[in-house]
Amino acid sequence: MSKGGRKTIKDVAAAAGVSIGTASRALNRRGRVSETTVARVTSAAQRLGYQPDAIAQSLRLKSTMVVGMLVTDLSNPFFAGVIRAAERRLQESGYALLVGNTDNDLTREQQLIDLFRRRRVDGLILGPCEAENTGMIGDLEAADMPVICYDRDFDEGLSGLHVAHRKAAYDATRHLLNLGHERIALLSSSIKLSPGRERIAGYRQALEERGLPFREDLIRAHQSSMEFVKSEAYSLMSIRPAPTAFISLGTRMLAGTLEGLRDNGWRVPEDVSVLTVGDTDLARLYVPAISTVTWDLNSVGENLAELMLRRLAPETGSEPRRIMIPTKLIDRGSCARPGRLIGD
Amino acid sequence: MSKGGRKTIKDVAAAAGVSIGTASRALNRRGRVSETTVARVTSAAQRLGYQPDAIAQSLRLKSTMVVGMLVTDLSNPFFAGVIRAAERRLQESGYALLVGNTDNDLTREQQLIDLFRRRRVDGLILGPCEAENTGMIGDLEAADMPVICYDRDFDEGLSGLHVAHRKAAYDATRHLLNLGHERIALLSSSIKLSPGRERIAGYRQALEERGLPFREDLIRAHQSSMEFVKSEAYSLMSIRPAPTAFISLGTRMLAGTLEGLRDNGWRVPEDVSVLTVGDTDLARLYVPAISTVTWDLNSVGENLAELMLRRLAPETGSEPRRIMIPTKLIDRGSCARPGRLIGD
DNA sequence: ATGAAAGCGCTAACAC
DNA sequence: GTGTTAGCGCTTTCAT
Repeated sequence: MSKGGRKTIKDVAAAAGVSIGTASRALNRRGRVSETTVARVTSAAQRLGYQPDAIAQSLRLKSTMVVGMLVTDLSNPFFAGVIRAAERRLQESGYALLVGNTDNDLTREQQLIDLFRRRRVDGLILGPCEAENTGMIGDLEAADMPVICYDRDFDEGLSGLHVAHRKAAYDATRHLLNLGHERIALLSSSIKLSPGRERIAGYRQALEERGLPFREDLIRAHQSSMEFVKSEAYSLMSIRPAPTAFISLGTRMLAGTLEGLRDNGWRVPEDVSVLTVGDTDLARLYVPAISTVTWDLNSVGENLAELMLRRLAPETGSEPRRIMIPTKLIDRGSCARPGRLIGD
Repeated sequence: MSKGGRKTIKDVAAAAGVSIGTASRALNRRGRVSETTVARVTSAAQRLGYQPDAIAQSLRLKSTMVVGMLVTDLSNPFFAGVIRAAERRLQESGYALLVGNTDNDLTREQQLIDLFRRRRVDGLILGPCEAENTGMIGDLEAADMPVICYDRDFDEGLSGLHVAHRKAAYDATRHLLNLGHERIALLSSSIKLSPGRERIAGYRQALEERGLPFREDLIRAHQSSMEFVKSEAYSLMSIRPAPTAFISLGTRMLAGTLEGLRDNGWRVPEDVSVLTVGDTDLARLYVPAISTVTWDLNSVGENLAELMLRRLAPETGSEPRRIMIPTKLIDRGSCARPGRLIGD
């Protein structure tokens, strides 16, 4: 028995009275092995509590059975839910998921990618990041690293998944327009990149279809510090004539918006309508409950895993695939016809 | 250059005109190497974009530089925050964090532990799990696997961390007692194990210090399905004389409790006081904001990482350490003196 | 100071 | 069907 109490295949082979090679074949049921030896080896392994060393296997087989995933912030419930689902699906197929936080920093993202490559992950799922470096993804694929993109731009020839953010924002805006709103404020995280850019586009499209102007001054896009959002909400509230509805894009946005409105004494939905994109506990349980355009986090995670597994098993036929996750509007009563004009 | 475009140390050695062994020593600055060769090798490595293969290193050095962590549910914001902080601290020291979800299932937990062992993680951080198997932890340590426990029972001789759940519940209960409440309902996830058991103990202690009876019928302990919590809240509301205050232990509990109260038309805090253990967006932004006893997730994560790093670096002096994370009460106005008796 | 060689634990190619 | 051997990429003796 080898040092450290850990049994190796050598111990198993010895215990079963066969050679190392035979033991390996028996355990993996590969090649030609007699049923009797399979039985002897298996039982010896069982008895010794043998567990193959995944590191040695990885070195030999050139596959770690680990998939890496990068998100901006693991503690954002939207990512946490997706990761959870992806991990589960991957685990079913024997893969582990290694997660890294980029903190929305391009340098950190690159560091993590290098780290994951050093660790020889079999594939990489890349979530959205503040800045993008499209060339980098091509480089990875060129270096034989399968990449699946998630809410992030990517070239033809690659696989990836997008939530239908454009449609989500479009539907949200239309919902408010249909109620008669004409000045709809928007709070978003970043408008330069997917998914923020998509959302603005949807918002804009809905307005333009009604012949309403797209007003920059009704839009605020920032990092999602809660205090910051609140002050942006204040600033929007001071516009005259005042906006009659607020759309918040993203969890953190909603919290700041609601707090801002509450502190100013604006009631929802009597004084102002509120709609959020992305559902949360807060939206569900606020009084009144906040209407939302949302989507299924589980589905996102499972589909990401599925895309990756497909890339990892070339025989499945690996032409690139793009998945679009649909969104749906849940009406909860935080939106009403525009009421009395505020501060006017 | 070896296959797949990946440079190995062999390529570097060749490019620098030295042997493989020398290249290794130069890159790691270990043993006797001349400064000039160090320079030659380093620049060759740089030029080729060489990255050492972590798998091969692991096999040789018997250390993967990976720490495993098990929690019941990654998408629970409490765990997500802790993981995030732990990951960051570990990464500073060159370790990666591999996370697994147990789904509160003992079997799954054991499977994951086996999986992590096969992958040769250098250490294991074990979060709370519905059922416990204290022997298992001893087995792991006996098999040379460093374990750090988190809100979970563990024997002398091991290191671990606990949030001061008992004190948290004690403080919460005292706060309500001081306001004049005598019938305080409690909604918890599980009362059999840490941390649920600790919390009940704190609640009980506070009551007994006031000479008030500990009433089983005011306590509900269950898995945290939202619908279930709501129905438990209903049941508590129908007791006569009715409870005048509710303590919810855990995030999910609060959501169900608030919904139950709202559906029944009980106003907070006029009709009933509410206090939650563990702060969340929902508690902060509900109207009225919900008072809470909370603690610092960052600190939990960092301390867990610190404990693990200490165990992993024996020279630091590795006598077992126990860390207790303090809690603090944040009063937000969801608690008031008991009002009119409801339904009585 | 450097090169040659052994070996971490495993699988696959090749003999028999 | 089974044993022997090479080798994955790296670090670390041990000679020189």
